[in-house]
Formats: sequence, structure tokens, C-alpha cells
Amino acid sequence: MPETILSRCEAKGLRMTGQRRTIARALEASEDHPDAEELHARANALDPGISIATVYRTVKLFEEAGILERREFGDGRARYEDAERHHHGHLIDLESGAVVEFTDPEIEELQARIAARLGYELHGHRMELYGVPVTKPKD
Amino acid sequence: MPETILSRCEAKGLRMTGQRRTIARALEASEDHPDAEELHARANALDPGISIATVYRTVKLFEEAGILERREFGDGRARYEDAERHHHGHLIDLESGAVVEFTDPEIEELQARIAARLGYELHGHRMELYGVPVTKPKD
DNA sequence: CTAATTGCAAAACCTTTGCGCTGCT
DNA sequence: AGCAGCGCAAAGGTTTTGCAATTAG
Repeated sequence: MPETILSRCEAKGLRMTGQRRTIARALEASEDHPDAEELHARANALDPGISIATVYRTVKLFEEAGILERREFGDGRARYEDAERHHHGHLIDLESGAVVEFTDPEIEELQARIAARLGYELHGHRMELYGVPVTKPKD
Repeated sequence: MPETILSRCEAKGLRMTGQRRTIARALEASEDHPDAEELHARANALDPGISIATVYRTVKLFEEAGILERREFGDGRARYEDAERHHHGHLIDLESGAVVEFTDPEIEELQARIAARLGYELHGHRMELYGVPVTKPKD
């Protein structure tokens, strides 16, 4: 189901204003992990007049709705990516800050196994392991 | 080789002042991941009069020397731990912020394998994978 | 003795928030 | 019409930095 960010927002019952739609489109078009300032620039390139405060409010809204994932790679700024994109690892160059994205067939399995062993599901909380939100293995 | 933080600092040729020695002792005594404010409190409990600015300058110094590892768990503050402690994963409760520390015999191996596949060593930079600095597999 | 280090306070960042005004629904 | 959302600017929290005084080597 290749749902768009917009359709997932609507499915969650979020009120979709012009600004939110534009920010959703900017995210949709992003293959990388933009921070708030970068996302602000990309959204304004599509449709000018969106304030940085609205970007912050919107990514927080989307993140709490499970549509976005917020990441911190150690440079002090939060970065965002579509939560539906296939889970992947991030190899970070600590000197240049470059982020190399990759997928590994084993990491998902290992992650699920470790999470199960640690009994994360007992908490009923969202958990993160290796910087990646934990999803319940095999429903 | 159970070297102390202090001895590793000396081995790296760092100028060890009274404040740095105290901060090193506070870190040595920490089994968890204190942030700057918490570390400041612990160091001052050992020997009062250390400013928060010195704590920040010292953890940055130690981190650049490879003695400490800086972590970000998503709450906006950086946290620090002894780089020599056995590598472990962090399962983070996204609601409470609690950090569950664990070791897994497979993660180290998987990490080394992925890093090698991605050719990280070609860059000659320090890299981080899954929030853990990459160490060269099998020298 | 000389250069590195410290404390203080100010500044620099990133992010959040209060407040009127705008504009969906 | 009503209320959520918006932009602006101010405030908040964490980390960094300029400067004069201090201290390590």
C-alpha cells in the first residue's frame, strides 16, 4: 500500500491546511533526512509564506501521529523522515556529518529478536532501538 | 587492560588539571549516561567549584580524544559515557525517556560486517552505526 | 615563565510558545 | 460563526565562547 503522507494524515483525521499539505509534499519529495530549517526551505520553495514555527508545529504533529520519524544524528538538530519508508540503518560520518543509509536483511530480524527478549512489549510504550522505532515482530 | 579514564587521559597527553581529574573521577563512578548538568552535579559533589562551562569543555575534549562517547537519546540533551565500557545497545522508551542498556553477542558482529560491507574504512573517518561508534573488526 | 585553562556572563543555537489575526470547515 | 491554525516575535533550554584572572608544566 503505497500511501502518500497526505492520505495518511487524512486517515488519521488531521485537519489538512494549505501549509500542512505543502509540508507533506516537501517531505514526500525528500529522499533524505532534512532538518527543520531545510524542510522549511523546501516547503517554501513549493509555496512561499510558511513560517518556521509552523514547520516545527507540523513535524511535531506528524511525529505524534506516527507519520514521521524524528532522528538525531548528533549535530544538535532533529531531522525527519517518512515513517513508512522501509526501515534502514544509518551509518554516520562523525567528522563530516554525512549520513549513509542502508538496509540489511538481518537488522530487522535481530532488532525484533532483541526487543522481544527485553520484553519491550510489556511496557505498552513506543520504544526505539538503535535509533529505529521498534515494531512488533510478526503480528 | 582495565585502564582508568585518568590513565587514558595521561596516555593521550592531555593536560590534567584538578577540574579534569575530578570530572574524570565522576565519570569513572558513573554506571549510567549522565548529561552535562548531572555530570556537573556529580563532579561538584566530589570537589566543589567546577563550572558548567568547564564540564562542557572537558567532555568535548575527552570525546575528541576518544575517551568518552557522546549520545543523544532524543530529549535534546547530550549524554556521556566511558568509551571503554563494553559496547552495548540502548533500548529507549520514547514516552518516559528511560534507557535500557543491553549487550547482544550478535550486534557487534553484525555491526562490523555491515560497516565492512559499506566500506567505512575507506574514508578514514570515525563512523557511528546504530548510535555506536564503529570499531575496526579484527585487527 | 608562558601558554593553556578556568569562571563568569553573554551569546549562539535550536525549538517552543503567547498572542492577536487568519482562514478552514 | 467558531475554533483551530497561522505568523511574528519573544521566551526557553542547551551548549558555546570572549575575556580577564589563574594555574599547570
